[in-house]
Amino acid sequence: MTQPYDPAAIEPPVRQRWNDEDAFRAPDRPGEKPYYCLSMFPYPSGHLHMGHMRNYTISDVITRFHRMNGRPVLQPMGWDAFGLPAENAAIARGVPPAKWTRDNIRHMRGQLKELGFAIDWSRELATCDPEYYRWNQWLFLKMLEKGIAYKKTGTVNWDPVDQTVLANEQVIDGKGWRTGAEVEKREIPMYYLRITDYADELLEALDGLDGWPERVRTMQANWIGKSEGMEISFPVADGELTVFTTRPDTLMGATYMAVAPEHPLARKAAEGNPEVAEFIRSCGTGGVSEAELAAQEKRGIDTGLTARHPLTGEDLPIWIANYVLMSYGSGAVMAVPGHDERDFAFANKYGLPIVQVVRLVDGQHEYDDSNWQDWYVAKENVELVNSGPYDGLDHQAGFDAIADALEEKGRGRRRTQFRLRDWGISRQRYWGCPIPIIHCDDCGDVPVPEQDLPVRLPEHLVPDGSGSPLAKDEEFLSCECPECGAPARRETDTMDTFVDSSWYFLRYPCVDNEESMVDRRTRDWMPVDQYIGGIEHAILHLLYARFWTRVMRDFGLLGTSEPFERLLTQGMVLAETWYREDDQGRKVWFNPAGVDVERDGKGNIVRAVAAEDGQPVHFGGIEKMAKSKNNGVDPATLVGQYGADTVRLFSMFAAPPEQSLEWSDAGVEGAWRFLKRLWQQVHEHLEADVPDGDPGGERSDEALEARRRVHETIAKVTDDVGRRYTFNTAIAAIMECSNHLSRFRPRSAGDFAVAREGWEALVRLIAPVTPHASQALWQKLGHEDSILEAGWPAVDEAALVQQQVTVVVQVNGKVRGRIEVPPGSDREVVQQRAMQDENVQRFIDGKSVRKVIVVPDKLVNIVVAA
RNA sequence: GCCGGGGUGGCGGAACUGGUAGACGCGCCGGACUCAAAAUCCGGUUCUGGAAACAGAGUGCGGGUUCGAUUCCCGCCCCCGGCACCA
Repeated sequence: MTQPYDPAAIEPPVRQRWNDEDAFRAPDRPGEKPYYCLSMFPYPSGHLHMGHMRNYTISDVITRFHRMNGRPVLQPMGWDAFGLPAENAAIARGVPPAKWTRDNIRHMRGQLKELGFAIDWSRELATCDPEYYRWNQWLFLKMLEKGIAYKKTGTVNWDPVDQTVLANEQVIDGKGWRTGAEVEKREIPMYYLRITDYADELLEALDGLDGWPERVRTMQANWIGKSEGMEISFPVADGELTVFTTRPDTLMGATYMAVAPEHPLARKAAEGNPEVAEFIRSCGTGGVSEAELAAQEKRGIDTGLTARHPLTGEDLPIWIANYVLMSYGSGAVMAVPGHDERDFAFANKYGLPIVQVVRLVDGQHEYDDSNWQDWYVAKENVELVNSGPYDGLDHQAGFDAIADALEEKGRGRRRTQFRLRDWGISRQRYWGCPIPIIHCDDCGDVPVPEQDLPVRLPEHLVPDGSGSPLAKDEEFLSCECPECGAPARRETDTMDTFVDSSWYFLRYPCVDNEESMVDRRTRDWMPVDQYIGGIEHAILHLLYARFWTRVMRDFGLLGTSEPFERLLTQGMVLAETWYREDDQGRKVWFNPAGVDVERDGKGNIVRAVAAEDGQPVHFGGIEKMAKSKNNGVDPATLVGQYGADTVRLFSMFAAPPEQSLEWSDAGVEGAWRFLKRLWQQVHEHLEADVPDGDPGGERSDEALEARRRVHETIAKVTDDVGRRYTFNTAIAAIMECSNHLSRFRPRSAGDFAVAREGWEALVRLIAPVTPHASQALWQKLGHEDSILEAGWPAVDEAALVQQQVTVVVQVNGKVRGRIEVPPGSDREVVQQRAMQDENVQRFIDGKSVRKVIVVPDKLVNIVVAA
């Protein structure tokens, strides 16, 4: 009797074997670059969630594929260990963030190990370790020295009750998350990194990132937002108001000026004008996030001040408008309501004049106010109107003529503007990397000397939600000024956690180096060959990492500019949501695991009840797995139930990696059934009687067909896993092949050898996804070596040759028949055979054939008159 | 609001370069095994009509290009991700 598939018995010994063999260690051989397969490291939130599980399975499949193809591979793992959730946990439970974080890491490391990932654990790192973050501090000081880091003020969310700075996430509908108090905007000094110095390079290098998804490159390009335009100065009472515009050609259509509420002119207007002051104050509440600002209703107020049009000399009113961002350009715009959507909306609301200065000249349509939307931002096939001497010029000529005129008058200059802003890295938080600065009354801001690094973060503090505990910790605060020796105080701000994650991949190769940030190994092993992580990181993290890598390159620490050769952005993991409303009408969410659902024949939900009380619950849609909807499925539970291979198999099979994945318990069941069947089928083959004779001898037609399918599958899986990363279709092909192979009954020694070849191929093809089962089956098939060393199956081209191919016959594009022909048949022959087909005849009989299209070995389309 | 992506059977998805829409899996229906159930195995399963052969319709909606469109173009609807202090 065959041993049934029992992952609880199979998986642990297999993992033990890999462990004993130290099978996942990346070899360090000078000059040799291992394939560097990197996953975005997890935030240690407490438990591994499905998103992690999916992410790391994808990289493990790629890692194991390359290992089986004979390449040394580095697949490391670490912890993005600083951040806000640790402080929230501390506030909620009174546990120091350090302890909470390290406990979580311990637990999650165990969970990762149970999944059998081929990770080189000897290189593990955590960003909260002083041995790691000391290099954040070291590089920050180098940047400060070179002027790449600098200090200026920035706007933050201020909770007036807790007297603390809030993250955007902590601002809900303009109110503090804990206090409910109306959030205020506040200006505070912060450190910034000059990422804008690299804007052009970061933009241009995107073209070379062939291994990145097009959409990520587009998003980054739009984020950097390079635009060619002009800086124009409008004279005002005692000076000038400078604006940036990409459309100087519309200058004659400017009817008012708009400045941000934080603009100096706005402040000036507020002096002695309580109404204006009140308006500015009202703009000072609510959060600072751009999404929030942009979604606000457009509001404004006339300052009573005017600016003189640099060409016409006309006086234009200056308005304060909440839709003008102080952080872009100069914080002021010339408003051309005729040709800008936002200006148009604003002008309409406040009754400001709207002048058309551009019109379409394509002669196709008449344009007027009724189809405003069609022409107001057009740049092609346009001419200037109502623009005096510039009438009749097209967009470019108008741009040039007006730019020249302004430059001549000294009222403007051509300039490139980026949307990208410098990266503010100061955070008024405890659980982060301390910024290594000392404040001295006499010497000012003094960098901590290199030999005093790292500035260690005290780990015993417990934040309470009101301000940083560092600012209250005398032991941390008090120090001596490195320059004059007088008593001084430490900077209490910590660094943005994006700093930690901007270079962690440079540290894995040299994690043991206590002397320097990176070394020869980093230079040898970079760039990362394949990076895998969530699409939500498409802009910020990836842009910061590209910037940081370039800074290190310019310091002579690295030879590469681009850190990530190829990028794969995985989709989210979704699950059903179920709820019931309580007395106050609030939704109470039930975990899908605790809901029993009854469906009709069409799959519609008939009845759903909570298992705990048998009372009905309502379907809330399919949503991203999240605590708030209580729809998370714990990978650990499933691994306990089905084993790691089944969970890995389902998550790779249910959807291609880039798409979102809908969790389904029934689908997991299906993956489990497939593995049981494969296990059974290989055992049946092993237990069958081996026919006598020469294994290299004659093969039946069935055997040749089976062999053709096996080699087609090898070709498809190799392409799907190695090039396309469509693991779902690779698995489907393996399932299809195993279904066929299990029906094949070898009757000769030659046939039996074909079956053996097939099963050995399938066990290896599925090995990157289900390594435990494959390792066990590989051993049963008589091999001593590790599945990682078993080699990837090779395609025998000779096995792929087919005697007949099916050609589809269409009449006027509709399929009317199929014919079998030898591959490579003549067009004429195929066409004639197609026209003789009985069903085809019915549709072409008595009609004149206008045209026949023949796609060799695939399709014939006969076009007949109607 | 701005930038990016997506929408295909009852469900997850496949169709890679414009060439058979629905591979593979789930679910469901029928059958075998069983005293019975579970598990397993076999068959069917886009919709409409038809016993079947076959015919008609069909890839969010409305148009277009083409011998041929899930795929390309134009307009719209809905959903999701990001928006600089969540990570």
